[in-house]
Amino acid sequence: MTARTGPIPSVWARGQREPDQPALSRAAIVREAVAVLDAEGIEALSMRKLGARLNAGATSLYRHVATKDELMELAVDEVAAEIHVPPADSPDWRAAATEAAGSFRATALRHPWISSVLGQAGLAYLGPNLMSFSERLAALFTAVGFPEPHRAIDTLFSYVVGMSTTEAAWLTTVARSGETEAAFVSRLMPAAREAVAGHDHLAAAYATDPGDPVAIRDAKFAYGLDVVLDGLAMRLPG
Amino acid sequence: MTARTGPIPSVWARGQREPDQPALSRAAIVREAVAVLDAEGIEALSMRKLGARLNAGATSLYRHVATKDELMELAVDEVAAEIHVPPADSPDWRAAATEAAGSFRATALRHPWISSVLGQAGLAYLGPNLMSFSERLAALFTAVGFPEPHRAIDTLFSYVVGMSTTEAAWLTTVARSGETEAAFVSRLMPAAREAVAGHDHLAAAYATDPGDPVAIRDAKFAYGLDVVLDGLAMRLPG
DNA sequence: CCGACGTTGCGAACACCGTACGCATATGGG
DNA sequence: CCCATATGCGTACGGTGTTCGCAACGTCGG
Repeated sequence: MTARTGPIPSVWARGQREPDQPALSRAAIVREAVAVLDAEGIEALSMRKLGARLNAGATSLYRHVATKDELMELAVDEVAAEIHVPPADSPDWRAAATEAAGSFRATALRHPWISSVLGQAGLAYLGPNLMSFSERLAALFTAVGFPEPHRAIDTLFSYVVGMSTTEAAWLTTVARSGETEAAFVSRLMPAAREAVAGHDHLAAAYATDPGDPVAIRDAKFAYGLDVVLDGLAMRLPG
Repeated sequence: MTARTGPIPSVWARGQREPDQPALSRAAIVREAVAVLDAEGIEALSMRKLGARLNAGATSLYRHVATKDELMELAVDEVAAEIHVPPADSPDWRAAATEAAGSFRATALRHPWISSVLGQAGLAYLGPNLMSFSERLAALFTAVGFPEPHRAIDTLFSYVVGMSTTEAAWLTTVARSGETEAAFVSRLMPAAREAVAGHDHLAAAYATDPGDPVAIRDAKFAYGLDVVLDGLAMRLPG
């Protein structure tokens, strides 16, 4: 009948809820989930921990979210709102495409856990933010004059997704080590050198000093992006 | 989480001895793990089930494999052996690159679980098969005459990885439904149409009858691959 | 004002999971 | 033959996602 451990629930203490700590809602749950994912990574997100963060029991979340997978889908769509796509009437289409691609990459690197989710679910999600992202892209590439705009979009964003998820996964590994990227790289070098031994072309690439990892990644992404845009430009009529 | 000092230990550095044919060996474990992953997907692979399949207890596997993550790394390298890269002296470099890209994609679609692993770990793995895959690519693109061969490789395979992992994730979702791809698509259509409502450019793309899904995916991959190769061709001297 | 009802929170429980530990057994070298 | 080492594995610990049934609550018809 009465609880045996913990404070005895009192009628007087039970009355009101904090107004600034709002009731459990789907939006609040998704927001907090994204916060946990960003701060501690995908393997740290459990329903129990998320419930505790919201001053709620673990199973209470299931009143607002059907399953953890659904929650992840909602989290992805939440983050998709951050991706910026220039308007369709942008004067310079290459600059516009570069902006959209860069915005996608920046979002992926800000929330590296999406690479895990994308690997498991692909782009089959139908959330409103992802849809409007796709719509803006379609509008842009159609206005540019591509005869098959969705083909061009798929090509461009396959590259962007491939590069971004690889980078995000790498950054996740680095983050898990608790070190800076440069420190982690130098600690990984012995194993890498051994693995590369006997492979002449790879060894050559590993011979030169790498330099600032962030600048290298930025340059690598920009290079590939230019390659893809060059290839796409050839498909433009005129 | 915990930062450590000293070189990062690599799975590949640790020795393994190879007696005649014991029931339990690292090779046998990895082979069986790949079989389970192919047949039942990544979420169906547990150490207990894998042990049972090998007529062994779950914890016996830990005599040959340090952790499940390490086992996944070994599994990835195992299937990496299937990827074919033409020799460096191939006469037609575009055909050679197309062959390598297609072989990667085919391997990814044969083992769709790798997209999940790639999303979590990226390409930081240093297994011998992955290394020799990279080495062959480097040899090919160097022989072709690319001034920055690893840049070209990174660009091409970012596209290939992005497209392949998206496809693999999609096929995983389809497989989980137990239906054919066409049946699953048609069952998904109502939700897709609703999500697309109000987005004119997307709705237009959804209006036409899709046709055979396999042929569509093949054509999409080939289109993007040609785009990337066109962009790369512009970087070739001469 | 009050009672019925749909909604929400939640504690307990279930069936798993990865894996650390310690003990039993098998094997091979001196 | 004996001992050292390698290998198998039963048990257990601390987690996981999720189901279920019950209690408390807000709302609204009467």
